[in-house]
Amino acid sequence: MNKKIVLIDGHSILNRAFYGIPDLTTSQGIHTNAVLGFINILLKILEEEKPEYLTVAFDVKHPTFRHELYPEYKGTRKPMMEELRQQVPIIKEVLTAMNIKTIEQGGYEADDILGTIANRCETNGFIVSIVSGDRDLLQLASEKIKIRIPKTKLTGTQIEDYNEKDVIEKYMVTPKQFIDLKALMGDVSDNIPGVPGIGEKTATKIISQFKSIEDAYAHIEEVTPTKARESLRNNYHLATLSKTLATIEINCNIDYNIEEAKIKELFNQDVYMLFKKLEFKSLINKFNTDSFNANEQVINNVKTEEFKLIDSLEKAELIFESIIKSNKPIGFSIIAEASNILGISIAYSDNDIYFIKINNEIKSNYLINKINNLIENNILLSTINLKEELTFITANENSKVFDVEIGAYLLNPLKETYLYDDIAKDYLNITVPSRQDLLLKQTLLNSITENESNFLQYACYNAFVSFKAFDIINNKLKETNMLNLYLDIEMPLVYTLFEMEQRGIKADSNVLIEFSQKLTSKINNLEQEIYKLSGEEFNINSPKQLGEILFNKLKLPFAKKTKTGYSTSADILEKLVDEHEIINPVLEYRQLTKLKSTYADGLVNYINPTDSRIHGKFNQTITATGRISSTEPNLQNIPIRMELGREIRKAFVPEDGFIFVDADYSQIELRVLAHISGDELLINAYNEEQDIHKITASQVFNTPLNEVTKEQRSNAKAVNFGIVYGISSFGLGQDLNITRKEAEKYIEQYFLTYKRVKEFLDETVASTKETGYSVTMFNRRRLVPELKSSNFMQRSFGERIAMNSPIQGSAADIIKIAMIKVNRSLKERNLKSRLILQIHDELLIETHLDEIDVVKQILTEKMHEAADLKVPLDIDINTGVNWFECK
DNA sequence: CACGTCACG
DNA sequence: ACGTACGTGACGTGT
Repeated sequence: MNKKIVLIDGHSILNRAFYGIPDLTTSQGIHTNAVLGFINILLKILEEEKPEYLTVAFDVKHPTFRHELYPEYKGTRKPMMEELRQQVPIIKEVLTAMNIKTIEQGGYEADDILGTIANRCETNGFIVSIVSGDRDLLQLASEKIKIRIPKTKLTGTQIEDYNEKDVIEKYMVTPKQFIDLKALMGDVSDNIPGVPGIGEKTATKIISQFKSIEDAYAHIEEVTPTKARESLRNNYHLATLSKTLATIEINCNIDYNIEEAKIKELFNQDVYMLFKKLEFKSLINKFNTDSFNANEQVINNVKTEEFKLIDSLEKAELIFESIIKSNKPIGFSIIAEASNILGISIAYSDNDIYFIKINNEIKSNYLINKINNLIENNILLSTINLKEELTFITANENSKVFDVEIGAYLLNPLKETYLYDDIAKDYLNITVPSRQDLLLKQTLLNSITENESNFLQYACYNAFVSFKAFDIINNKLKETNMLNLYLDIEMPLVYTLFEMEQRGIKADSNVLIEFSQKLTSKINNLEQEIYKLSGEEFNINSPKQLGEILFNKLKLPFAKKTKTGYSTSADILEKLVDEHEIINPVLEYRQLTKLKSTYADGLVNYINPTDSRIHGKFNQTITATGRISSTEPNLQNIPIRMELGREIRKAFVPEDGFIFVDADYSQIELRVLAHISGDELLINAYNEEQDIHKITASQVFNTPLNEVTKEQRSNAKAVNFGIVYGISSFGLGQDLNITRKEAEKYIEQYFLTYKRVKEFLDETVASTKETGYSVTMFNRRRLVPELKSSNFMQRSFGERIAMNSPIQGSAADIIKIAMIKVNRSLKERNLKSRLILQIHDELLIETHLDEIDVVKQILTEKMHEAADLKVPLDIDINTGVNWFECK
């Protein structure tokens, strides 16, 4: 059996991967699509071929001998895109970690190196596969040398294979003649001049007839057509030069020891760590973590042997005593699951890292008391995700508690998670095993008994990382002018949100169940109607099946396709209502099933039977702009716009003896825009309490104020929204269903009216480009890596983000301040009323019947004084016996 | 687990 | 020419 070697044209495959795979970045903004694509192609090839040897060749930037012959050689090739250039060192690092032989040598191109190695290997009886995106390599094909050209498609990577016979079949010439073919044709991208007037057809004809350029010249009289013959005669120099340029050198003087190319363990620990850094989550699963110890690696100054399990009261006492005595910050974490405490971890030096385990001797009450005692003694506790821990410990906004998750979120709000391993990577520059690495999908309760040493690490890393990252993150918050934002807004908000979650909102399951039943019968009727109109039964909820019926069976004109099929979204279907009577029932069916599944049925599952309340979660470290997000369930998207959906709000009710008071900011984002842009017209309009959409309509459509039509006002409203979103003519056109040209005119008129707004948006984009981040009124930052992209679409996206984030973010800052102030005020006055919901510009307070007036007064006052703008902050207040009535 | 769709601000 | 409005989360389908 012959030995097999795979040779890879590094830059060429990286290039293919780069253009074949959509842009992909890590949470730190490192571009990784080409590296990922390269690795996927590599693994696919290795899987298929199972070779013993492997080498990747790269070009070096230095001039090659070809440049001396022909200075324009490859001269017109575009410079490498920045996003791709950055990935070259990364792929080399990955290959090195995988123990894969790489080779590059000044004076030679990758082609020449590959040709030479292939030649040597063939001579020594190897079977050779050369992987390249470049057809130039086809000249190397033989019986033993196979050229493999991967094509990255949506369906995956397809590989075209060429042995000698395949080249002959496809190009009618032998691999050697392929050189002559290319020399005659020329190649623009490689700057091979070729012979003028000879293209692919003529070149193929000449070479298959005469076998080589030399033989064609020897029988020049026989060359047809005449035009080609004359061109050959007149361009002898170009023809021979082209042939030299097109020929891949197969006898380079390179130092290559085949034994170094032997494949070793690819999925080793170094690669594992590297893939984690690059956030290649799908590849991580290919590792058999038993083959190396992913967990007990030596990591800088983390001494995991210092992680100690404490299981006696005596030792625990000593730890707490020593913390009080030293009076220094500690890292801290409560290890709990489903409101069961398993223990706590504590770190206060590189050698003092403990997990104190609950057992017969150490009770949870003891530990909680001890922690509360530390807090009372003003020991600074640094932790991750304080809000979760407030279920157990007693702290308030005056306590000295530092939440590294909140800090890390402010420093970079774009990350998906802020778990201890993320913090360790970003702020301690160390890679530590994640919970998934240590405990897989086991529950904590299981692993504490069955996998104790890994559990100990999990627990201790939480405290250790909090301990080490405290100073670093605190200092970075100072450096970035975000310490006030952190201390005055985000940390107090942790307690506010915690209290809102605890309180929850009462929901009447009967209202939901009845509504669901009502929906079910309507849905059944619609279903039958749709089946009748379409002539068959199908799953209406499947966009694929619905698209098939509408556009193939009923032959309706379609406006848009998605990558998987036809788009059946509401805005497309609405354009088809006059085409077929099936459209309206489908739209209604969609609306009703959405209401039933997500709201009527969905919400019932979240009602806690003990108190009949929904305790949703408010997440503080999710959004890119600084807004809060709501989950399990999402209480920030309860229907209101449609009459029927709005009924859902009747299920949200106050406790007996209470009523809802609901307050919302009126047009807070436009007011923020008026303030930060300083546009006089906008500011005056708000100061005079005018209808801003109407004014905008009057200006944009050049109509006297009292003659503005409803439609004009509504269009102007869309323009105002567009401005806040980072206006684009295309987007506005789409929204208003008008042409891009018309939308452009609207925008132009808008900017002529509000000149300072235009200037502000331009300045904001410029400064975001310069610094790399956008800033809100309260110094909240958002990194905008998209602005550096060379991709037009990405960059435009970045520009819209740069325009929108300061506006949306400042509004988010303001309502957060209002929430804290309102919540504080309710408690200071010992009121029974409680803040229970925030919906971006709206606060809902479950108000005791005796406190309606004072609550209204507090809301008005605190929401007004949350920020001092150049325009008034107007709020609307409503009361109701359920949320529906608050309108 | 990704995608399409749709609910909200 | 490129193909989009900004920010979220939940559900059902289909791989």
